Amino acid sequence: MKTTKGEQTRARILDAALVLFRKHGYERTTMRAVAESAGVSLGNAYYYFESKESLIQAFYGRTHDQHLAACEPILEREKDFRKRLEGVMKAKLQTIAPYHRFAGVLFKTAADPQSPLNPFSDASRPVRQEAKELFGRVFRESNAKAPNKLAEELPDLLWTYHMGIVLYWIHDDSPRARKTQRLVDETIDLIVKLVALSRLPPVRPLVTRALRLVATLRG
Amino acid sequence: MKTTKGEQTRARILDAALVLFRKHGYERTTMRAVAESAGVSLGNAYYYFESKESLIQAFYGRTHDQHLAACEPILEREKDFRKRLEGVMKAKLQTIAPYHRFAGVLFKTAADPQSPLNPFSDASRPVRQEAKELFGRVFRESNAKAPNKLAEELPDLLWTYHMGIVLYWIHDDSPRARKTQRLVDETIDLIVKLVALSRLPPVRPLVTRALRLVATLRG
DNA sequence: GTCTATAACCGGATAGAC
DNA sequence: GTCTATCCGGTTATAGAC
Repeated sequence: MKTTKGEQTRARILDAALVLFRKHGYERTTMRAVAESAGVSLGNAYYYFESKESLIQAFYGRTHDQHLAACEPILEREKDFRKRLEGVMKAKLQTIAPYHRFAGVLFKTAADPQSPLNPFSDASRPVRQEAKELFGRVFRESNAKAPNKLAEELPDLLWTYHMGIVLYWIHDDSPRARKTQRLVDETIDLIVKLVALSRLPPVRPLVTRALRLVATLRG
Repeated sequence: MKTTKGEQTRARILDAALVLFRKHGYERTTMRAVAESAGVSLGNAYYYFESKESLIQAFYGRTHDQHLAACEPILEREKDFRKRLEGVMKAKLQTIAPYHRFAGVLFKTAADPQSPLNPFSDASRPVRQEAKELFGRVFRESNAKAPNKLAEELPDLLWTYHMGIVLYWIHDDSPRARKTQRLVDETIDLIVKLVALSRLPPVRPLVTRALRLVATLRG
């Protein structure tokens, strides 16, 4: 058996927490209840998770891995840029769908610049880099072309775009997130057209200007 | 004297809170410290503000009023659309500048769809409506023109744009928010050009499509 | 009926023994 | 690694003062 006893206990606590979060919501779930449900003491729960929020970080890691796995077949087989991007975005929405009820609370902590859970923080770097690389592959291994400077920025740009979609989804209460689906359809169409246009000589100065702005903003 | 004793006490508590938030940040400021600094008991502070978060909502109201006041002279005198929008956006950034340190908390609560502090909530409706009306005036009383359908949507669109800028500003750690300034300059240029282009016959189908999407998303 | 105060409750987090 | 005991701060209950 590879997993140590500690790893098992840790997993038991996280499992208990996610069950309770889905059942009662984040705020109404106490750390005492998580500990009891996992069969450990309160202090012991804090030995494995330094705070209640850090349970959320573990949750992120889990859905991120699920998303990567769900994308793999699409990225293997499909070569059309639009379909690849569409596949990855739809997979994302499907992966997070079960958690929409309390997603607001989960992503709430992520929005605080001081918090290590915020997607731009140092603590989130590994997951963020992996996610950007995913979007890099969406374009790079497709049959689409773009000016070099733009191609270099696309992983970051698409990742940022995907964060915006998630932000909209959090506030979207339509059945089956239909409005978000619609937004994704329309914006992907826009992105594909913009990337195609970017190669035309009359458009390139605009692209250059936009990329310079992006570079400044990241600074 | 018009203000009742209660209103004065309320104002004193809010003043004390904002001073402490600026000095130590939101999390590290306790309600006990706010009460003491305002010279009232803890229970009394809760008589005027039902929760610590509701101090944030009061803060919104206050900066909103300051922003309106700061915009008035510009909207009176200036007729050029670009300069009006520029003036209103710069005034916004100046109004909120002193609070950058704890701004993260603002967006944190704002990102939670359940929270009454979220800018899309019912509780925020009055301020939101006033703010949209402000952006309505920026365009309506300027010398710029746009197709009717677009003109109708502009208050909402500009307000949403301004929320996006604030979101970027929250994460912007550059000195004097230089990066946000740059973003505002560039995006205002873009907006002004897009509005001007919107009247050209070849562009109008695109405008129609975009507006239909906006209507769906709000729907 | 408006305002103010004190005491207690609850849950996130920590200290330190084993 | 695991526990018990405790702290700390947001929040509430409630009693009384003006």
